[in-house]
Amino acid sequence: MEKTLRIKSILTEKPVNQDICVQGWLKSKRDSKGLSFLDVTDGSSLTGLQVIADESLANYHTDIAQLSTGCSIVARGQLVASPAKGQEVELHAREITVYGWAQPETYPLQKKRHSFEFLRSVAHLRGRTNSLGAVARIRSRLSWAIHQFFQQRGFFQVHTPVITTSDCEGAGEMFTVTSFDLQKLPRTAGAVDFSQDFFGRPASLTVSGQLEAEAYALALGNVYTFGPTFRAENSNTSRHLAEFWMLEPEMAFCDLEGDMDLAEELLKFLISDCLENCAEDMDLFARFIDKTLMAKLDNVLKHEFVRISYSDAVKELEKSGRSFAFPVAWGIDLQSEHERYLAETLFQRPVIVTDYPKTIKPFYMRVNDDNKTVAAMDILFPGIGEIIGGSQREERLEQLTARMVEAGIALENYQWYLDLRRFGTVPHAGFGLGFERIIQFVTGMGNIRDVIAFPRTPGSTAV
RNA sequence: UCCCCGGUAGCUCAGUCGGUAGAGCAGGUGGCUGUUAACCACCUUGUCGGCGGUUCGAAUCCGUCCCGGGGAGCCA
Repeated sequence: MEKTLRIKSILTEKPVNQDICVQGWLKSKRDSKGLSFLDVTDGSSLTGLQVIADESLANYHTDIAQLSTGCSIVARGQLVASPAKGQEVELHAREITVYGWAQPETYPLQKKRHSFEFLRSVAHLRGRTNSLGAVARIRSRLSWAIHQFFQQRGFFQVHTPVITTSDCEGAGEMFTVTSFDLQKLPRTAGAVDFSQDFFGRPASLTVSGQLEAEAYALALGNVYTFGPTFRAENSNTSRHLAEFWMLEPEMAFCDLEGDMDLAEELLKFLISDCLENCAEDMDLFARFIDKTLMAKLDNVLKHEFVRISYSDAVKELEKSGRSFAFPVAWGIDLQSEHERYLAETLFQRPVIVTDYPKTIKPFYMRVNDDNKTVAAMDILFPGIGEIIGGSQREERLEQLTARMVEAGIALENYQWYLDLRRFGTVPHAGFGLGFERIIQFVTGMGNIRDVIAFPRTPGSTAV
């Protein structure tokens, strides 16, 4: 196929008076006397390239005049400085070929703004819109930035398994993975006999790669895992997906302090990276999605995150004078309204809450010397709540075993995890970042279903 | 899963006290114009989310289910 220039590079490099070829989709067409203005996008940038097609083209009346939003074309011609306002350069077409038509009566995307709710019903086409296209580009950039951040710091990426047979990873309901014929389940004494299933035991989609990442942190030092994660929770909110992407770094020879430092550095890096490298797309969000976006991002970049212990946070909430719908008391987990008060009202910047009561946190978090709290940290962002949850891990075999017994976990399934403490255990720490949540924060998009291409939520799979 | 709100033309929505529906945009036709979400004129479009009920009569009232939105819980 003929080599074409991407519109993004045409708009930045402006190779005026050169013959070029572009391929893309029509965003709109405006007709004038004897010529048509085609607004062409190829997905490389928000701004499209204006292509001028005049009636001297052989197929002007047969093809060009019939073009409408969504049609795909290839255009060859000369790039020239534009005589009109609105664009610096434009392509004077010498030849235009139509790849594919898009009947305007049936093509769902119109030359106007659509609601995100509607666009969700055409998830396979919505990437062609300005806003969802911008989301997709920013998502890709953030993914790349994550790898860059960790690779620059000597972290190794570990591909942790998607299928797991750990029957409890301590994070919510799981999706079962089976090769059984569900109409004919083998049973012994009424119960399903998983010994006959594919893996010889119950298997699920992973709810976290953390435990496996720990194994490799205790081999390679610093690692991260970044991939799809599954939760079968019946969560119906703008912040939850059944399938989402999670980033989980894990560091050997690291305590909670180092964990928090890395998390803060990462979040600031990701925001800066987008502002620097996705300026055009970011401007779209700042203008049309959230007018306060730039101020919010600036606020995060400019300030040190507040670090406050759970115990002190509870004291702050108690003396706030606020009447919360849910009670505030030491030992009870913070509710959304409490987290929001801390991040949005009291401190008005990201807040890291540390050292939660051990009774409300998972077994793998390291018990502090007070024997009441664990070395945990949650990072709360204004507007979106918890964006990161992490901890120093319990590296002491005896304490870990005790906590697992307390939590009612079947030790026989976790011998490998306990081995990590039996053989050359070291202090280590890590955290989990919900990838879609950082995209939401960076773009200002209100619903998590609009920052992933094909969202999976209870009762709904797009495409 | 719980609470609240909503579902009317392809899209975004209006529809009063129960009397079989309307606007803007899109689309079509014509006109005009180096146009910028182009403009002007005319025209088309409906299982009023599904099912059941009340009523002479239901978009409107009641029940139920489905879907969407906001909030909560769970969490990332």
